[in-house]
Amino acid sequence: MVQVRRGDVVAGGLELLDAEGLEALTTRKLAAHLGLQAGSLYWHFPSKQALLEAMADQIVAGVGSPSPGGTWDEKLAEFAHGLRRTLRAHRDGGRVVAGSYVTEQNTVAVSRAWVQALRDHGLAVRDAAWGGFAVFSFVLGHVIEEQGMAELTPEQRSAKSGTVLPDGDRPDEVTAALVDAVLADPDDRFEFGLSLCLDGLRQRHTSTAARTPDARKAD
Amino acid sequence: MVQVRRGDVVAGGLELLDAEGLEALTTRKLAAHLGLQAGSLYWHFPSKQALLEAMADQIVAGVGSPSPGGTWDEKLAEFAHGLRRTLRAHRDGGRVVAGSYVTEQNTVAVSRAWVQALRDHGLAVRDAAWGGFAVFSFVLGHVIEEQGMAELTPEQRSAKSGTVLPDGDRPDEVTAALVDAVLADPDDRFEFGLSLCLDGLRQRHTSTAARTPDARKAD
DNA sequence: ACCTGAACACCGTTCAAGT
DNA sequence: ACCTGAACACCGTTCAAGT
Repeated sequence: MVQVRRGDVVAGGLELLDAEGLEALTTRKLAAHLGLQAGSLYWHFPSKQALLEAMADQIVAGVGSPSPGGTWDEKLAEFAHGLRRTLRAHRDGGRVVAGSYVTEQNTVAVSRAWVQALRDHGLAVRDAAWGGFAVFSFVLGHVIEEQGMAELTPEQRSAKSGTVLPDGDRPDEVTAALVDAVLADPDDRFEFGLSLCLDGLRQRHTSTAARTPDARKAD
Repeated sequence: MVQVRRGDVVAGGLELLDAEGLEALTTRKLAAHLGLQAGSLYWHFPSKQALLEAMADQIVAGVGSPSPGGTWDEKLAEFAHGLRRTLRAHRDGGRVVAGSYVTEQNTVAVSRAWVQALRDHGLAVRDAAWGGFAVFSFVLGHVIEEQGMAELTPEQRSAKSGTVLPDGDRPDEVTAALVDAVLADPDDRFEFGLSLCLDGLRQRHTSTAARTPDARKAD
């Protein structure tokens, strides 16, 4: 009936992902969802993997563009929050992006835009690229853990947190800290980790600036 | 012939993983590899997912135990390097661990041992647990990216790095920095990111100690 | 340019039955 | 306790043929 285009397949894939999760995302179900026969997707994509990469690229595009004002560390925090938001906006979003080494259009554009913004707001361009990469890794790893935990059923959740507790009723200090960290608000844990990266980069930036005081006007 | 035990299935799964990769890791191939019929694995594990979780737990166990001496920041660096080593020791190791929220025996034991070590070497126990979690997230995300890139075929690799380069022959500063970061030695990128986390935590530790100078003898 | 229809070589999982 | 044998309901992918 209505013809389907590449972008429709990607959008349909994300719908199916959100509705049923990554394991249930099947080329056949997606085809049916789009009103097509099983093999028809292979006119649009050479493989399921290619489809997943396009979906990952679409997810990453959801990071958005850097806002105009502010300092470089505000930009980097904004990037981290935007990436976390868009990964969490789709069921198994972390694993989808983790499953495909994305160097497609949107991902490249997003990378360039944010590194550019970091540089324009005073960070050395090398620290911008490497720091951005480090923050990307942290956010990806963090969201994967968050979503992995969130998808446990309540029974599994309680069974597993039971694993952490020792036999005695009075847990030792380390165990208590572990339980606290696992059960804490993911937002708080995320902010903690992100602030480590930001503080580390701020320290580096300061010491670099101290060693070569006129680096910024020497470009 | 020879009977197979749970541990043999996990070990065989890791062999097959290393030999053929995650996509080719099939319950049927694994059964054949162990000299069994297709359905026999389901006596040992309730599902393929449970098998993958046991494999992930086995991989995480490869982190090993903290060495005796040193400072807390040396311990945390040691943990990060150990985790990266063991994830990289198996093909798709990052994605296997990412794919299962592991709270099995080994993973819990490893967590406890390292948080204990961090605490024993002077880090506040809460910072030990939360900082360990942050470093875990960073390492996992980083290794996933590393392995994703490493598994591209040479043709894909060159095709993709071409995507980064603009049409003109003279790339701008930001593009050059991006290409540099992507093509850099993964060890260097890892150390950069890890040092951000460590510096951030050191800074936090110092400022905490400054505010409450006798926190360490008050335990 | 985009899709159907039918086929191929697989999957994960279950379960009665065997030893 | 551990495994076989056979089945069930699916998969991803290909490709001649249609429009």
